[in-house]
Amino acid sequence: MGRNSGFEKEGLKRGMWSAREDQVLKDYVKKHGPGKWGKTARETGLKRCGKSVRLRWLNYLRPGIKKGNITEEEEDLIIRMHKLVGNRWSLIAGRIPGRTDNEIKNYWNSTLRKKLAGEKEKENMPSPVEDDGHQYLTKCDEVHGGVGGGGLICFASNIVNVEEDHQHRCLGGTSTDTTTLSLGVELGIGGGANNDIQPTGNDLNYNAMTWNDSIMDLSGGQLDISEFLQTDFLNFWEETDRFMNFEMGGCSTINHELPNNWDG
DNA sequence: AAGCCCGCCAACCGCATTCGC
DNA sequence: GGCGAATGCGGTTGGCGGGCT
Repeated sequence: MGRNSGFEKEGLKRGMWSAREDQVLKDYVKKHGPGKWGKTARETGLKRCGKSVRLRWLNYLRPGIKKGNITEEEEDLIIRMHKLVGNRWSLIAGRIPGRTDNEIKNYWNSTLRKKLAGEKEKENMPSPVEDDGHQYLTKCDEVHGGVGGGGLICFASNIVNVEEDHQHRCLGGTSTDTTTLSLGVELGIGGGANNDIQPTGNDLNYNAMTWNDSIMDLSGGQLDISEFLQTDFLNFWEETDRFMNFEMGGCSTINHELPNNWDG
């Protein structure tokens, strides 16, 4: 299985790893710890490039790796997360202990994609891309829901209306990307005054908050409000133990109708 | 039994980002 | 700040192996 073993290019070995190579790498990492893969490749004499060594460790040799037998729960989580974040395999893998981005990506491409396509065909559901009936948002500078003292804010925003730093942290966009339309969910850690989420007026204004990968980037694709509401994001967050204790709020106030002043 | 087809998945590749000097 | 190296990530490749004819 895999690439042709033993094939060499510029003195570097490629293809499948032998048991001996695995053992050499495991021994080295046990002694020196993971990381510095270029150095690892040189010092072990494996004749592999650093990238190959890193990949072998992360995807196969790392302790705690689970191989095969993806459970229904894991599959469900993969589907839900893919709905939310798209092909962000490492992000998805980060939520499923013992699974690697490579395995999830392979599983998606080989199994889930077809499975879901089959289900969709079965239901005779039109693809959102092909559905001309969707009204996409083109302008919105309102916060649609919010809760002080922690919780969720759901928003739809024209990225151009959001300050640059906010774009980077919340929307995953870039400072030059002024055309991307985004729908999103922001999660705030509540508590003291400095941690409160404080949506005000026509812009999003936050005091110090803890930002991390919990912020979902939905800017990768166009969604309209109805599609967004079908992503069952609340269930998703409720199921992630990391935020289990968060007060969920605010999203019940999300508008289902587009405001009149949106020139959609 | 032999040949073909196709799904699976380990590994490679190219690009983007981060790190260290 | 600039630059090269290292690392991270997602897309793609291609060989193995099982099922089918």
